[in-house]
Amino acid sequence: MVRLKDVAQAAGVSASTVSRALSNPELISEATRARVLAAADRLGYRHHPAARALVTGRTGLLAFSVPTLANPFFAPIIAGAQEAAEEAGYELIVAVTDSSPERETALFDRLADRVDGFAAAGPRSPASQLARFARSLPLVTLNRRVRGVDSVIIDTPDGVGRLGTHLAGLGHRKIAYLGGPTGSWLDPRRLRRLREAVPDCAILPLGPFPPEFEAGARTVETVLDAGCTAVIAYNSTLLLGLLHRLTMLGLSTPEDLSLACADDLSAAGLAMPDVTALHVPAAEAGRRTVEHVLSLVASESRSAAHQLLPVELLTRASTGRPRELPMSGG
Amino acid sequence: MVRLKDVAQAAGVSASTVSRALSNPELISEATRARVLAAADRLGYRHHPAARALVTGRTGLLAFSVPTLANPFFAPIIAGAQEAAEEAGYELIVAVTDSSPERETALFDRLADRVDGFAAAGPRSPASQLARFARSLPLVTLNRRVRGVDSVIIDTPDGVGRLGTHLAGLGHRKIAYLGGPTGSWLDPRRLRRLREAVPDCAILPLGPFPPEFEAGARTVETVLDAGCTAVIAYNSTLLLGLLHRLTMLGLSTPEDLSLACADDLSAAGLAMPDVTALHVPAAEAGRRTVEHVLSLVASESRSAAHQLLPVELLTRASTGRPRELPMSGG
DNA sequence: TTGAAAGCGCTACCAC
DNA sequence: GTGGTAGCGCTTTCAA
Repeated sequence: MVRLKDVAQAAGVSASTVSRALSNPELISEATRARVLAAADRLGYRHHPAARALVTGRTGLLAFSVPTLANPFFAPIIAGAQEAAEEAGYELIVAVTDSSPERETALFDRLADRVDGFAAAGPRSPASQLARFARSLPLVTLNRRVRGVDSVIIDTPDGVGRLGTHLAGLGHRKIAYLGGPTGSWLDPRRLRRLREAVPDCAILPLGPFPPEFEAGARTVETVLDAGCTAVIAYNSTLLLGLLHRLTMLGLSTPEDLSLACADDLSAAGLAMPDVTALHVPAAEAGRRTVEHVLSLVASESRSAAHQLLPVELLTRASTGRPRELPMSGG
Repeated sequence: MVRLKDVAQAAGVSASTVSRALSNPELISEATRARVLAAADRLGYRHHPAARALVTGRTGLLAFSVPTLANPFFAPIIAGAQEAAEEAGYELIVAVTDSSPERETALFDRLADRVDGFAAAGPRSPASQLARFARSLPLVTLNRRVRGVDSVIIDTPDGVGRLGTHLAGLGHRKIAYLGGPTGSWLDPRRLRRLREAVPDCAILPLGPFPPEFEAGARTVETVLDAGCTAVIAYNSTLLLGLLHRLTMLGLSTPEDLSLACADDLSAAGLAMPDVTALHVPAAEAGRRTVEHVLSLVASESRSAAHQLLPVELLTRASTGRPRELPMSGG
């Protein structure tokens, strides 16, 4: 193993100088810096992370928790997060909580003195717990807002509202909303914004559902029997199941039922060009979350800042005018 | 922060004794051990990972690389891996390579002196590279076998062979195989085993395909035009697209086309009870891979051992007799 | 069975 | 701008 003192010897300077040349170049003359860098390069010197961590108190590690990886929604989030971490010279510890508050808490606990900061996507722990945790370590939540904790929110509630407006504009008056899994912080907010956006539409909230194909497939009859002419699904997997069952029944979209989805299918290789959906900036959200954590790490400030990321409405062929317009009041 | 010496003081012993009581209890008398543990517990003592790593050379960290997280196939693998790591007191750094050999190599490089061992699912790097890397650090590959590198293989080639036998037994004589992504090590092996299993069947290999819905959907016409009566798809996402398009065309399964899939749909919430598929022990594979890495870490031996995990054939309603039996030679 | 002391590789303070 | 030195928290000889 090549140590600092080996480089120092090779470059004819002291270990302190090498350390500075590598970590605080501005404190060093241009000439010696170049000489040191050349020597380090030649010997193949690498920092010893543990030694550095011991003295600086920084590990160079970040934790990122997600409720599950089975929902491919999180794939681009993690990819974006990893990219941002890498650019800053950090590594990412990805931890799956399985949507369990207990597991999440245990995780916080185990990782607290192993990492410099923590990002939590869709955390399920009680707000008080999260706030307490944020006091001990830089923490940023993604898609959940908690008093006293910095957050990044992808504004799907706004998007769902716009989906509602879009559908109402097409003439729909009864819309089903297929809710997400129990514990989702965003889900009730989406529903509320939907109702606010289309006060003259009847909204049929169904669920909670696990974001699974089968669950989507099973709702078709309910939705049709209730006289809904359009559906907004919590996520793409639900929608896919619904669409499949619909097709099996010989029905078609949008003639028999307009279909829209509150997240983007493309992340999972499930891109379907014809489905009206919200395009969610997932990779960007992962990136922002990590960058936000890093800014907390750097500044040691607890700013309680919140970021809201807009979503894009992709209007496509799966939504159209309902077959028979219900009578409109006069 | 509570340090070793704080506990020592509280327990009325030396720091060395505390260290031993915590890490090598067998070297310590029962009485003092109990006293030390009580004190440590009372003060809420936690190891300082960096300090420990500095002296022992062990970080308590493991790396697990995957080509992508967009394919939910990897979700249970990582869940299983994380579970095994946690049980052994390790944390897992999950790294996404995006199926890029360069990124993978860069990753190995960056992480080599940060972790105690490395697990690589479906690595894309050249064999020589992987072998070289295995010489410098405990490495286990999952679903790729490389000379000189320990591995865990989920035996989907065998499973695909059995799928072929199953289809041939139903009377199919022309079977399409929808291949996976470029660079997959398993894909050509599955195809080969399929051919070996049903030498009297014509096999139409299609692909390579990205494991995406659209790609599956686009193959339907090709498959039917070629006169195939059955399809085996590399993965569930492809199959889903194919099934959807088939249904859209008013065709049904298995009457018009028998459908089978080389991986399990359930991981992604895409479980479809009616599809003949291979049940893949993904979580088990993740767990085994990590356990294998840990055994290398512990023993410092390079045993070059290989594990083969069997898959289960789930015969269900999506496969049946072909509509018209082709004439059989006499 | 226990304690004292050295030192892992690095950074940061204090001199010069 | 550079070098010497102390010390981060822990494990691990070596002595007792």
